[in-house]
Amino acid sequence: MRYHKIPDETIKRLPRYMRALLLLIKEGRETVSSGKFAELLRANPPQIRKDLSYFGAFGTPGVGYDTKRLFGQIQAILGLDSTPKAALVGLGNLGTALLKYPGFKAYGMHITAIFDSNPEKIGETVGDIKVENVLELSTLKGRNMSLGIITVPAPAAQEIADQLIAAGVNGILNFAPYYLKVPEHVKVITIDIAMELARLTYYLPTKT
Amino acid sequence: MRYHKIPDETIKRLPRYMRALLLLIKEGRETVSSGKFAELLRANPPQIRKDLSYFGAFGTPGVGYDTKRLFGQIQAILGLDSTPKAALVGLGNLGTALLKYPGFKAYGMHITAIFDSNPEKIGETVGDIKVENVLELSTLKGRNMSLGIITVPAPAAQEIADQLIAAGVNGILNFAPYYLKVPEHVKVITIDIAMELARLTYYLPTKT
DNA sequence: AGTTGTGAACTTATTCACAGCC
DNA sequence: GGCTGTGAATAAGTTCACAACT
Repeated sequence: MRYHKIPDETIKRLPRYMRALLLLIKEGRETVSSGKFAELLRANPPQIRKDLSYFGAFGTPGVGYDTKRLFGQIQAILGLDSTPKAALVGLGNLGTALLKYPGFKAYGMHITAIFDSNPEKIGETVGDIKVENVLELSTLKGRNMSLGIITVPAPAAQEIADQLIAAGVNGILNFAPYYLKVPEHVKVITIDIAMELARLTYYLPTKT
Repeated sequence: MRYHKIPDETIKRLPRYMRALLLLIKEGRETVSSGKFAELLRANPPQIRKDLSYFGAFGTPGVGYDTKRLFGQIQAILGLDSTPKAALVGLGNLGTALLKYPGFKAYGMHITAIFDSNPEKIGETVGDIKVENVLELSTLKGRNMSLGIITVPAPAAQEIADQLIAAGVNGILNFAPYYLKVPEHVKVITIDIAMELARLTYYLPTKT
């Protein structure tokens, strides 16, 4: 491999690859070819090979890719091998759903702090994490938290984001339907569910 | 405008435009230029103009776009003017969060049926919708439901999808971390939250 | 003067095709 | 023989630059 700028689209696909690999590993498969792998993911074999080739040569010609090894390699590429810690702010239905989500751990990630504004919830324990008062969000500083998950209503999102960033977070997963203003060095991924559903209708056959 | 294949990326941006327009309309703005609009969305003016131009000429040179009219036009493009009906399957935390999501209605969409397998929930009323038994999913047929939202655990997702499709649904918003196999005419959008969070870590500065 | 709409230039991403390796 | 890794070819999407319109 030489120097290449890695396409953003490739990065988006890597977690998908991880999930498929997890499945294969659970099935006891030791190796997988790009062809078989593509079939499982409903993708094209050359794309998978190219995606992986950006990071080095991971496969064995004539054989394929070692499932376990590749999983570890992708995990390392994404920076998941250091099990980043995430703070969740907003323990509503969505926040609760996320905490129960299986798969965070599978990828090597940990939600280790929870904040909410509801006095009834503060002090409560979810999993083995104590719910803290959102007004004390500044105490996050020094707790080595690199990610924040925002599941609060839209009007509060910006302030929460500001505080998370002040506490040292530099990656935010935002579920509030609001465009966060953040400094250059902070990466935000916004998931807007209503928007996705809205887009879906475009593809329906019964368009007038 | 001539004939053009419309980029998928353009379709993804249209709901974002709608949301920004809603905001402008609420503020009482009658018109907006692509420059102002781009600023609000943190996007490029020519991209907005090009996106819109795929569907016709919506703006007035020297003035800009009429906010209300443009909102209606995008709504029509996406097929949201006929207020499509959606069935939600799986009333867990995520399903409940979705039902409370403000914004579905804003876009012109309606969740009009809820299904779950939990006997305690069946018969209950959420909003003004009665929760039905998931085993009776086939009763959806003839109720003119065009969209399905799947918020059940991964192992059940495929079967639910099959039944939704049998009942006439041809667009599915899937939250289960599973690749659904669907016929050609059905469009699936999968939102995998863990995957998005996994991707986020790639952009963190502290990569080893 | 201000702003749209759009062909053309450019950039980015995907797919192909095949040499090289196991 | 089967499969990877990758330069080259193709396709898709974005940005530019400017003519045309109000």
